[in-house]
Formats: sequence, C-alpha cells, structure tokens
Amino acid sequence: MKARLTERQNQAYEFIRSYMRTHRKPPTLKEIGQALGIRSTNGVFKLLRALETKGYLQREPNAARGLRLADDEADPFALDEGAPTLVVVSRTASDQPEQLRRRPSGYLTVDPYFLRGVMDPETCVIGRAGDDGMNGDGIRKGDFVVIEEAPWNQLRNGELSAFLVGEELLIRRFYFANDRLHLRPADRTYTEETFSPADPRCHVIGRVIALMRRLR
Amino acid sequence: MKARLTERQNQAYEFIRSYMRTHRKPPTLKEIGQALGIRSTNGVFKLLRALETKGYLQREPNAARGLRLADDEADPFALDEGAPTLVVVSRTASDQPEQLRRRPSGYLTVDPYFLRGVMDPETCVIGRAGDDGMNGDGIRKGDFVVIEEAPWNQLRNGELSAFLVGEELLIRRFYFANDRLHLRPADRTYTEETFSPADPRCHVIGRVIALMRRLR
DNA sequence: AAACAGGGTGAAAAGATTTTCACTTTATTG
DNA sequence: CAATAAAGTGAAAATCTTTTCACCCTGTTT
Repeated sequence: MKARLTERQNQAYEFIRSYMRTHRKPPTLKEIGQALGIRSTNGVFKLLRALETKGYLQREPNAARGLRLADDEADPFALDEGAPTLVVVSRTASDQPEQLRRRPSGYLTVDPYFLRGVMDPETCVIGRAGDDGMNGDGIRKGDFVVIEEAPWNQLRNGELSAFLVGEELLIRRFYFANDRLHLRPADRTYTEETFSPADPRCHVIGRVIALMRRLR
Repeated sequence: MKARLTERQNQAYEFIRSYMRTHRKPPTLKEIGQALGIRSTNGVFKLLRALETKGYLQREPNAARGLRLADDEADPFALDEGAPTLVVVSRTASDQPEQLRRRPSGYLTVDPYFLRGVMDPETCVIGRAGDDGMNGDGIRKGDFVVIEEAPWNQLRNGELSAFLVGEELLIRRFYFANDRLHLRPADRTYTEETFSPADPRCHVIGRVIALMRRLR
C-alpha cells in the first residue's frame, strides 16, 4: 500500500498526469513550478523526490523530463466505466485497411450518448476528416469522426459515411446506383467520385455517427 | 498529402515512435543518434528538420525532448483513469446565469484531450449552440460546445466564445472595442450584436474549446 | 561540369534542466 | 519547548540538449 500524499504532493502529481496526457511527455521542473506557483525549481525538486520515495513516481537522474508515473500501464479498455475508449486510426494505415485497429495513433473516450444505436462499441473507431469536402455539412478537415464500421451494402443511400481513398480518410454522403458506389461531397469545389464495389482504391469503413473537434 | 520519407527518415520516425511507446516521452537527439548509429547530433538534427517540414513531426524549439508525432493526436499512453464528466447546462437557466450548474440538463464525459490547457476541468461546462450564427465556422445549431468559463475581460479579441442572450446560448467571436462587447457571427445572415459590459441581457460564459455533435 | 539534396563528422555556442547549497517559515509532536 | 517534517526562496553549479558553423561525401539533376 502506498504512503499517503500531502495536499501539495497530490497537486503536483495531478498536474504531472494531466500535463502528460495533453503533451505526450513529462513536464520540466520549471513548468511544474509555474503551474503550482512555486518560484524555485528546488521547491519542485523536493516535491518530486517525495513523490518518488512514496512510490508514485520514477525519476531518471539528470535526464530532461526524466519522470514517469509509477502506474501508467493501464489497459485503455480495462477501465470502461460507462464511457468506452475508442481507437483513433492512424492515417498511415491506409495501405492495409484490414488492419485499421492494429496501428492506432491514440485513444479517445467517448460518451455513450454519442454511440446511440450502436450495439457494440467495439465496432466503432475514430478517424480524422482528411479534407474539407463536407464543409457544407459543418465537418472540417481534421475533425474527429466516430465511425461505426459497416460494409457498403449495409449503408443506406444518403448516409454520412467514411472511406479510405488513397492516403486520405474521406467523409462523404454515400449513394449506391448503377452498380457503383458514389461518394458525394457537400461542397461544389470537390467532385463526386464513384468506384466499383470491388475497386481496391476505395475502402469503405462505415457510417459516421458523431463528431468532435478541438478548438484550441 | 504528405511527402514520402526517405529510408533514413523513416528509420528515425519509427525509432521515435517505438521509443515513445516504451518510454512515455520523446527521445533526445543523442538517443536517436545512438539508435541509428549517427555520431553527430547535427546529423540527427537535420533528419528531424526534414521530418518536420514533411509534416510527420512537430518540434518545440529549444525544448528538451521537444518532439511530438504529428499523427498522434489522442493519448497513446492510456494513462486514463476516467475522463471528466461535465455538466450540460439547460437552456432554461438563462434567467439566473449565476446558477448555470445548478440545473443541469445532463452530463457528458469528455476526453481530457479536448481539455488541453485547462487547469481544472471543474471550470468547464457544456452548452448547446442556440442558432446557426457560426455555420461559417462549422458550428451548427444544437452542437454541444465545451466552454471554459471566463469573464469577458479574460477573453482575447477574436476568441470563439459563448454567451447567454435572451433564452439562447450564442456562440460568437468576441471583440472588445469602444467600451463595448461585440459578438460577431460568422454568417452574414446574422447581425453583430454589441452590449455594454454591464448589460444584464448579455451574460458571458467563457471561451469555447471543443465541440461535439451527434449525427444520428 | 556545376548545382543540389540527403546524410554525416566534429566542435563549439547557446539554452534548458536538474542538482546542490544555505537559510526561512509554518505547523505538528514527543 | 526543542525537534522534525513539509514547503519554499534564491542563486550557483553541473549536466543535458538543442542549435549553429564549417566541411566532407555521394548520388542525381540541370
């Protein structure tokens, strides 16, 4: 059982964790000090040493940002308590669409409210809109889209859907006509593309059921 | 579309990626050099600069381990321990803006990734865009917006912000000029409104930092 | 042939970061 | 009360890291 943390130590610990989440790397002593209002790096140094001896932190001596949380091995899927965590697929996965989930670029937690109607959250992935072709529908390049995986013959005409074409994840309205898949953009500056269902250049991922965007 | 990587650049990129997985932080130039057999940090430096201009990497100048994979948006480390749950404010709260949180119409879980830069998730609430005044910026009526609460004098000019005006939650760009608050829509069909800072008809909630939309 | 991009070497300069030192404050405790 | 632990201040020293400079080598392009 780990030793109890003092209020101040807990603040430091919490800051480090939240910093690591957003920055993908540990903070420097100075950054921690700024966040907690400590002017001397030595003040921070002592806090960290305390956290280390209490077993909350591991430090790598003399290394810049040489911090690591002692218990950060958690499986992202293990802690679903209501909110499922979905794979964010990486753009470099386009060469092997079958292995979308194999090379995740990250994970995002999504409120179940946005997964309404989905039988199994495991059938969903998150991607990022690759262009501005759906600007007219309020979807911008870079937006995170929650996609329920589905083969093309399960998509309804006009349904907002996601496709892997070339290196890009395209969001389009899907139509099936004349034995061909039609990907219709909402913007006139983008042209409608059509593919035969068997065309390997176009991989259908599924329907888009939600959208998230970070604004800063 | 991203430029192709050379063999060497790809090796560097892959090393950085695998290093980050195991170490939970980016490597130093020296560490990269050791892994690839490059004796001069300058050799590594040039590789990184190439990766940056080709869009595979982002660098933070002069910062130790100031690397970040461009294709690595959400948290790859899963330090998760439950995403914060925020209050969704009800539209009927407009009569008593001070008590926004008192009458929640619901709760939503938000991944910490979308709260970047927010010190305390408790300072955030969620509202729903009351009109289409920001259609031009890809925000539609009914969208869920995550708002970091802030008084008007802490908002920067041009910052996407949220206001309670009448019965509606308005999303607008905020400008302060001539001693008045200007709420500027992105759509011509809506007119810019201005208020004196003391005007009780306009209640400033804060800045909009993220957006979520259910699409079915 | 000259010009250029990709990759490197070595060394040095410029910054960033971590550690150490000496001393202070506040609250708690035997 | 004197002793101790937690938390800090300020400054300086010791290390790390990133950046810049000057040059070298090898293909490919012009």
